[in-house]
Amino acid sequence: MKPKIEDVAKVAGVSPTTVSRVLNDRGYISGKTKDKVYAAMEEINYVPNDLARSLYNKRSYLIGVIVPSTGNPFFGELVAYIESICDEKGYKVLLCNSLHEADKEKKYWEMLRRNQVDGVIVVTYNRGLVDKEQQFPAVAIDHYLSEHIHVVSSDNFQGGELASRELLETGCKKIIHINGDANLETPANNRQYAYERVMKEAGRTPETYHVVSDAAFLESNIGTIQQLFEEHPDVDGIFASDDLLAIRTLQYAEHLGYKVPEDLKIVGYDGTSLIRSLYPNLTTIIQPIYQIADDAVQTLIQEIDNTSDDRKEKTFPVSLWKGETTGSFT
Amino acid sequence: MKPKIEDVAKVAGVSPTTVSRVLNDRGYISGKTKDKVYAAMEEINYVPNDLARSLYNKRSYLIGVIVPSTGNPFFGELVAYIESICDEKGYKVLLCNSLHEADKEKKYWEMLRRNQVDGVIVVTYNRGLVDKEQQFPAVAIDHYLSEHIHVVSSDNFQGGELASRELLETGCKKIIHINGDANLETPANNRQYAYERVMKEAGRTPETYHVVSDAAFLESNIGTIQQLFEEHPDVDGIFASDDLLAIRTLQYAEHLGYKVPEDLKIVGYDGTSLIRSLYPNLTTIIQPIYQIADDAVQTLIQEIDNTSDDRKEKTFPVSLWKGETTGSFT
DNA sequence: CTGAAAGCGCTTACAG
DNA sequence: CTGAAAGCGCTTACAG
Repeated sequence: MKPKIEDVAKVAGVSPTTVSRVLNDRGYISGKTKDKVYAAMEEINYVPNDLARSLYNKRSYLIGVIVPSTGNPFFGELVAYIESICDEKGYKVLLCNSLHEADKEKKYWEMLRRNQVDGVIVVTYNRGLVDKEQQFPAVAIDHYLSEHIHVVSSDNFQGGELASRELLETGCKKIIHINGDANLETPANNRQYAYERVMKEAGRTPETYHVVSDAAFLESNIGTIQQLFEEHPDVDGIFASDDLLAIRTLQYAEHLGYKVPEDLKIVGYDGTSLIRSLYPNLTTIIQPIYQIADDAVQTLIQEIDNTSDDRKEKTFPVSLWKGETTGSFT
Repeated sequence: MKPKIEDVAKVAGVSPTTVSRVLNDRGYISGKTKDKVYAAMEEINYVPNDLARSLYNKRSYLIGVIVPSTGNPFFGELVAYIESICDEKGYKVLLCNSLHEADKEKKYWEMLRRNQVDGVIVVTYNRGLVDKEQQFPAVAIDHYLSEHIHVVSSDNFQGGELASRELLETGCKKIIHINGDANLETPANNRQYAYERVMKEAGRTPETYHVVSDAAFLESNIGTIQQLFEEHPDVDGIFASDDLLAIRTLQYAEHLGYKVPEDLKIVGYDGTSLIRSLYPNLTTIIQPIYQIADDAVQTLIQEIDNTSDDRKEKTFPVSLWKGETTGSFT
């Protein structure tokens, strides 16, 4: 049997109340008693039961984190940061990989409620999850969920602009955009709007191809990329809405015989540490993942500590990582 | 206030006992009563409190997962699989990123105990964590932890052999091995032993360089790689103990003017979906990540359901992914 | 088929 | 400075 507070009390020759007080450093306790209690805890290898504590305190220090999949490097890094920051602040993370399935998200949401999490950080592209009254504090990353849920994101519009302008400025004549699943309401939508706007302002005709990805965004339909090159062999600039897509496009283009950046320039999106380390040549838009994670956790904890009514919305600027895929090889 | 079982009981006009019975589908209850109870739960938007349940049942359906960092694609994928499989089986995952720090691991281990997890799946390269009596069911991935803890891994020795032989068979004269941190007791050690054995059997002199990595294995000291090429400009085969290392080596080699695979052949290790998708050209050893995850979860749950005394040790075979970095360009 | 009571391990007013 | 008692939300023998 796991030792409980009562066992410690017996060994230390005090009451359970006193043990609890020592544990929580609450009220006045003589140094001697404290020592006795600590010794007793040590002796029987006692560890408090957080379930029982949480039950009484109505505070679990548990935070639910819902992402599509940690298998995708963007979410893998995001979750690693979120967890580390939570740990620093005394919170624990209950991890949920939704795989973009709306019903999984729904089930996870309820699971988190049952487990009395203090709050939730969620990356979801399915609306309408948060029906009814707001259940508990939540922060959405990169997506508007409801009028009660805070959102923290990086500036997707700015990112789209930066990427599009980079291609314009490096002399591309025919710039095409590749985006993810058109049915998903992702932050990438704003990247597309920005692209369209920049194109129009420059007197160009925007054109976007949509690629269907799997849940982890790991594989993506190469068919669409093929189609792009068949329909527009004269393309000389591509803005892909994420780095994996950009790299796949790059590979396919080289396979077709295009030289990058001479014949074709490419800009990706996300700029995770991993991709920057593996493909330092790829020009991309860097999202400040750590800042997003940090702000999401901070905002959530603030909300947990004192529920306020005003929804917060924070947006962090992105930056351009200039690699050789848009470099002018002279 | 969150509704509790008592509130449901009042609305339904029955006792809390009955509500609990309906909830757990236990004992005989008339259809009518059931309906009334369900209706009441629906009406007040009731969700059971799993903390209270777990407290009573001494079963939390919580599993702790400790990995270095989900930011590393290998662990990101592993964790994604583990979590999905756990979810399927009704378990929830408490995520811990140890960042390879022994004292963080220790703290996490205690945190998991406090939270009454039913078991733990751990990837750690620090020994001596599991002192005292075994606290609860645990499965270690890729590493022997104690005589009570199951271990599941892929065949690292076989992987090292496959990689080394591949280089031998593709005609390399001078084959060097790059491994991770020499101070960490990782599964990569066995890859190195296999390399050394194969080299000796072929009458070669094995030579291994050690690279110091950061916690997430994302960055690694390029200095060591530089040194390798300075000391052995005639190297024509490199076996790197993970893919990220392999890719960095590849990049550095190309930067130095080596042509891969003509002048230099490279084999990596891990073969995550991500890397295979991003660098399909890289010859690598594929670890069966899904199988490892699946077996780890299964073994753990089995252990939770009926603690047995015999430690299980399972090893899955790896396979060679033949890319162009060892291809013979003719 | 259904209810009252005790208990899971902890904490916190309330006394002393 | 310390203890006895009630309660967090649930479940399960035990009665009926």
